[in-house]
Amino acid sequence: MKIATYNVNGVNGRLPVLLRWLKETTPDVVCLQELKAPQEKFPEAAIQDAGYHAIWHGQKSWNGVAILSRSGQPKEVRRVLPGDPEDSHSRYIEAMIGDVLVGCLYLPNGNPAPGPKFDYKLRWFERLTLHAKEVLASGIPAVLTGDYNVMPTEKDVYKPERWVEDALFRPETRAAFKTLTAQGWTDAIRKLHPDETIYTFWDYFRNAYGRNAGLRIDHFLLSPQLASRLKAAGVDREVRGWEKSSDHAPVWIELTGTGRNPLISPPSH
DNA sequence: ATGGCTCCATACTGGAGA
Repeated sequence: MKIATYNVNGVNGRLPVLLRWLKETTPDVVCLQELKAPQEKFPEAAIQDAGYHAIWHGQKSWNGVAILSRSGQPKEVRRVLPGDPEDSHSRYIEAMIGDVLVGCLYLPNGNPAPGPKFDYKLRWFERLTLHAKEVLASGIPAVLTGDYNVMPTEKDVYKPERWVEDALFRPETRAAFKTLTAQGWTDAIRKLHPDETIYTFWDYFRNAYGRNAGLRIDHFLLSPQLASRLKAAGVDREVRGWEKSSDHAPVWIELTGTGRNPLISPPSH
């Protein structure tokens, strides 16, 4: 079972790139962020033609998240992160895909920091951490994936000293990520590639992609039940070099088993 | 340190992104 996450930066503006990537890599499950489209403007027909069932939570101009699945309709669990009825941003959607709970998230950027946007980011992070604890307590195999807007360590940014004041790298932000993972979540990319330089985002300025001046901010956090099924993980880096690409690249993991019913999975010889 | 690029909105410019 292959699960991917991709901050598309405009699902309609990037549709040719998205469809080409789906066709070439055929992930079983895809989490999308930054749809930048209202609910009724999601390109449902094109996604269906590509072989995917989808649920999504759109929003005019900004934000917006979706979950795509090749193996039947995702069973939606929620489309709002609990904890703040006043929060109007479409930044979270969650579904069961087979035996796996998939949480798709777009954590706030938080710049400029300090300030109200940074406060919102940290509050959102606290809500995510509370929810993640309940997910772990449920014992359901779970993955929380998406654009976390956090570089967890200095290894995850091309020039750490330039980013220490930035909302994506400030001590409070890194501490929040650490608090979350300390509940028992596994950072899938780092688990399999502990020392590699791996980025998932390169900005549009100053030839950042060409210079590999990137950030690792899109993550997969796995519950213990899924961490033990982790087989492979990587970044489809070349997609960032395509014409009209998002500033993020897709990130993916592969789990053993189909995700449909672990009790009747075929033997692996 | 700054500005560079690209999206969307209802538009010939501005906000947001990271």
